[in-house]
Amino acid sequence: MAQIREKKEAKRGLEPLPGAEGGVVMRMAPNPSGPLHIGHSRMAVLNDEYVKMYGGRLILRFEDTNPTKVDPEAYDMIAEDLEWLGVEVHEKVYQSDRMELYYRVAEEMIRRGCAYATTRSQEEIRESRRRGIPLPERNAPPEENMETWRRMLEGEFGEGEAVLIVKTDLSHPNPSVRDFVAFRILEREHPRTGTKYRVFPTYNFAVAVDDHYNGVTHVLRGKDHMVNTEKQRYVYRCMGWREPVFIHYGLVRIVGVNLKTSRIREGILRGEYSGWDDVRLGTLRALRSRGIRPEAIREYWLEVGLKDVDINFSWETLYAINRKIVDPVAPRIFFVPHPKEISIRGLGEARVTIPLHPSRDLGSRTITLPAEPRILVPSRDWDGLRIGEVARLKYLANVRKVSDSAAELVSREPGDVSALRGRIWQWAPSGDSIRGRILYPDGSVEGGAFEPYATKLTEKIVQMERVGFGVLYGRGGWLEARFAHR
RNA sequence: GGUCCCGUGGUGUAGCCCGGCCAAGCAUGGUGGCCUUUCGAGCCACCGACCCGGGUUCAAAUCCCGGCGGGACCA
Repeated sequence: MAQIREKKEAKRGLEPLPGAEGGVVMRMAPNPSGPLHIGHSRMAVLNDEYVKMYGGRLILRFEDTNPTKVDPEAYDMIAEDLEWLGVEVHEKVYQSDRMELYYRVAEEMIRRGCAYATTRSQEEIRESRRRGIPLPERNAPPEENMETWRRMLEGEFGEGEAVLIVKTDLSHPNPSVRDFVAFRILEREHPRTGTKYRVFPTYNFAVAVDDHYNGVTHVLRGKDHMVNTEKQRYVYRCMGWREPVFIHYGLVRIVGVNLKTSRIREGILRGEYSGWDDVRLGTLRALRSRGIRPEAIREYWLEVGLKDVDINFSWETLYAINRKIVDPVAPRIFFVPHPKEISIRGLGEARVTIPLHPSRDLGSRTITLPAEPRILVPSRDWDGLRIGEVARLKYLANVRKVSDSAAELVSREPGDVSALRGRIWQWAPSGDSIRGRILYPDGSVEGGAFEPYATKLTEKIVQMERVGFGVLYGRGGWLEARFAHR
């Protein structure tokens, strides 16, 4: 009874990891094909969180043994993204630096009779796998396979002419698990190793070797890797290595943004996207540029946890978390969408001081206006106000609409605020307002005018009142806001 | 088509292993109200779920079987 209750208490935060008491070694292993996106951040945050919880080390391993998929700039971008997320990496490993190690393990596996080399065609290999009938090489003595392997390394074969295969179980119910390829020949230049190597390990082989030699104790990975896990176990078993704890979590479906690295790159090259941080993208740098805080992302993934059910990513929830973080610290600013210029009759010279936050002491800004000023108001609000009706220009004055382009002063004081409900407007002085626009993640763009003080708040999260939160960027005389959320 | 995984409100999660405290908690969302010189924040109320069918049991979201549905990988 007491035990059950204890478990209920422990449910706060992350699920405990089995076998982690003495500390953990974990790793995250992105393909260096582009910067990290919101989906990647899940494994980063969870790994980091567990390492911090139990003590231990986190390894960042670049899985770059497939030269066709590597973007040389991605190595640094990924490291930057992780740093921004607050993920503490203790060690970086490049698979491409470890080729000799892979070769050594391969040879040991050949010697032990767990791997064989073949020069047969892909069709023959596939057929053998499909029908569960061994190729002759499978049962050949290790020395013969070793000889073929040497010839592979020495460059006797071209692409696709020879492979090294790990023996698994030819009667395995899942055909892809049967005797999988461990090394193949790729005649490409690798961004880090150039043309030094031409025999490259496949994903599953390299991962198994690395996890072992890096001393990884716990592997967190998506359910889509379950078959890979199974394959990797054959390497562990042959070599007599101790297996790490494998945990497979459910997949996340993320809608609303483009996450496909290769397509994003094309889009950038075509000029369709402004860069890896384009507001329409789901990259971490896009989120950062909009003012999404790393803490919000961390908290989101902690809440989601490590369940094995597939889930839908919720922007709403992420935004709600972020809003809580950012609301107390974001200066309020006036943005006037689709401005309409009107004149205010009966208003003398005015100098108003407006707090930057309704409840926190973030300072204030002052706007001065000449007598009978011309100001900008949102045309949508203006058009919706009938002649004779009263609206409040926030912190400035209550005014009555008298014509299509003019209003007259009613009072400086707001009077009964609740009576003005829905008719309190943000505004900007006509003369020295700053032209600008807001970029929304859905791709839409809204033009408008900012009050002059906005230029002092660039690169910071602000709240454009009645519009939402975002980050302002100076564009030489005008401003561009990247919208985060309401 | 094969192999494997999963199925609690619109979304995410707690509970399921060890059946009763669950007429199902929390968060987000939606709706309404209060408050507020923002359509933000805060406060309050309400809406809303155990995939279906059998079985076991005094008792099932929780255990068993079957179906249905979703997903992943492979082909």
